[in-house]
Amino acid sequence: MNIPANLPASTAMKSTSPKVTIEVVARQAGVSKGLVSFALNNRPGVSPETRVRILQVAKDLGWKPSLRARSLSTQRSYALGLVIARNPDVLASDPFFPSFIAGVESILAPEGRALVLSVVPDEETELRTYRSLVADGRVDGVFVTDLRLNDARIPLLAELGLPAVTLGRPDGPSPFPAVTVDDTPGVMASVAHLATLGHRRIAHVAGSSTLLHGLRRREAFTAALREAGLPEGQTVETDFSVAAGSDATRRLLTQDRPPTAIVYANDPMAIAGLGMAHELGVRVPDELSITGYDDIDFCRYVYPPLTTVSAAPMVWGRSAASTLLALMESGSADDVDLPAARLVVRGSTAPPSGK
Amino acid sequence: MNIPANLPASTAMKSTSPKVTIEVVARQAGVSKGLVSFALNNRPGVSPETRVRILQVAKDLGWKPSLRARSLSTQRSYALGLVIARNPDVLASDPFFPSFIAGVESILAPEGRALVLSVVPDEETELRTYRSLVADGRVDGVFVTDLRLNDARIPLLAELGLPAVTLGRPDGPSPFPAVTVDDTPGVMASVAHLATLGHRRIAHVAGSSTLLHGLRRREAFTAALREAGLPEGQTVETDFSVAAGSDATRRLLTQDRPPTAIVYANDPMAIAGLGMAHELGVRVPDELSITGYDDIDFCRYVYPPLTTVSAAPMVWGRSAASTLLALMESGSADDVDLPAARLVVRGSTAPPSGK
DNA sequence: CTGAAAGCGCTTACAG
DNA sequence: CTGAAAGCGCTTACAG
Repeated sequence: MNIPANLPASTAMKSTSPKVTIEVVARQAGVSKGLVSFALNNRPGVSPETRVRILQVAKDLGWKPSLRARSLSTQRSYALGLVIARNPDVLASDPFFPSFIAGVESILAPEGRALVLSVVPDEETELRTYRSLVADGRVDGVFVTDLRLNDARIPLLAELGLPAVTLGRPDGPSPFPAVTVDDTPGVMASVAHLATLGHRRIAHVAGSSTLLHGLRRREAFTAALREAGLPEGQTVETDFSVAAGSDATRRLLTQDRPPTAIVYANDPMAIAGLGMAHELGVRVPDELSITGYDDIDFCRYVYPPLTTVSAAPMVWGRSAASTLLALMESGSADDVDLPAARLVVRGSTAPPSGK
Repeated sequence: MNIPANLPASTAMKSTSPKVTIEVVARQAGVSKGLVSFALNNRPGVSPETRVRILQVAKDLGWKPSLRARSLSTQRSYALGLVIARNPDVLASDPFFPSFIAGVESILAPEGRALVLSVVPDEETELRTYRSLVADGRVDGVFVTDLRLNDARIPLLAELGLPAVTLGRPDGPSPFPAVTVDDTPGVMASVAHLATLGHRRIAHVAGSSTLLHGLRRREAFTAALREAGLPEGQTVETDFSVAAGSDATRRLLTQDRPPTAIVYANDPMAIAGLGMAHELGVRVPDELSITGYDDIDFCRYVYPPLTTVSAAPMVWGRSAASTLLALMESGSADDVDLPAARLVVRGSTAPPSGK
């Protein structure tokens, strides 16, 4: 089907509104365009009476600001950017971003800011995307998620002079504010919980160690074992995908002395691990305890329901958005430390069986 | 941490580039601004030699078009919009959008188009969002997903004169091209598969019937039973959430004569159903067969792996984006019918047990 | 407190 | 084929 060159309705709409600009507001109010602009933007230098009159005229005429014209004048886009570089599989099975974005939007929308989203296949494209976002003036600032070791985006964004906020603290120096949810306590709590139940052979299915949060969860795991006085545990590194989580679980469970508990770096892998345990005839939690990370919706509804660490991506999104707006407004913003994610104990963990 | 007023790097960058506009290109090439614009946009009316010279000068000077200036002149934004109105839980557990968006981006990026994303809590906000997207000139066209019965967006967008493409065919008249993946064959195939296995008491955990795809899957289910010569099956309506899928399953399985197979309207609910079956001690597939819809990544890795219907959201995204671009380019675009989703048989379906 | 003007960086008739 | 000018709709010094 086609769009008729002129839909009756839209034509009607358009002809009723011969574009009311500040020019016509000015004429109608008997002042200059400049004054109208001052009045509309609440800037000083307009007498109260004049201001009121101008505002009234603008309202009567149904004046709407032209974002495009304003953008050209102010050299700003009034939009923020999010570039996601994840392999589609991992992205699809991880509910982090939908929730994070919902949080971001809840702050941006009331401020009249839009979110420009890019999903790119690799890091090279990612950097290129930031460059073109800036070159085109598409955004005034960006969210930096999935922080990597020695992340190339930090210096790039600094060089481009683009305001940014990072999710978590980068490993190197950064001129940008960081909004952080500490991974460590949740992982520590998971291990402590398992240790308390009596587990001594605890393994970790880690995420990618090029990702800072993957790395930190892994370090927290190691530290927690030490703290609990347990022997070093096995760690299998993955790319955070469910496929990799499944494979890693198989490897761990088909050894001579398999672990009695596995700490997964995210929920999708834990759920895949649960499936693999079932497939191998290993009963959870009787013969194997499992913990996840994130507390995605599924956790409550798989069987047994998953013990996991509850992050709050929506809150994170809100906080990151507020911080970025503040940074752009005032030129500076403080780091924010959000409450650490906390352990939620459900049915997938129990004392180890006899042996 | 703050952004220093002038980062050394960014300052350096900026001072080296005193903004090369078509004005300076024109001066350098010894022609008028207008001619430069014509040459740059490959419009006729420029002699070959002049064109080449202008292009060369532009290149030497490192001229980059100003999207903002162009937008103001052409009254276009060179961006497309996607407004998602879903409750956060459902959004988060359904990998449709990440994949769909990845497909969309793969088409938009090379065309220099950006995607503006809005996630809104309800339908009222949704309509308001479309209005303000248009009022602000943020987008030149939009994707309409999650089509509803008698969808208010169709007339609104027509009235606003905003080009759009719908995912699936609306139930009423629409001036917009539709890119469709037919739900029916996949659901029919699921039921046929179960009937062939010998099931006679098949139930359906349907999605919301205010959503067209929820409704159509449900109708397909009913039609398929009839076609297979089976008695009418039970249908439980849900909101597509995992929580609702879990509840519905409990209701179905705790009856006197529970169904021996359940067809779910999406995978997340099917996975929740699998969990509930386990919880109730109902073995899958021995005592209960289960099918899903979408073929999300998890399906392969739960136990038993889920028989489901494989859609291709990424392809859908690509096709929708191409169609929308074509529509905006030429003023019209044909409907597209993508290959219907097909059944993927895995371990969650088997012949019904004795009784 | 107010006005007249230039500027943001393009595109597009209109003349020649 | 080419030039000079107006226009897109704002903002922002600069004078008064």
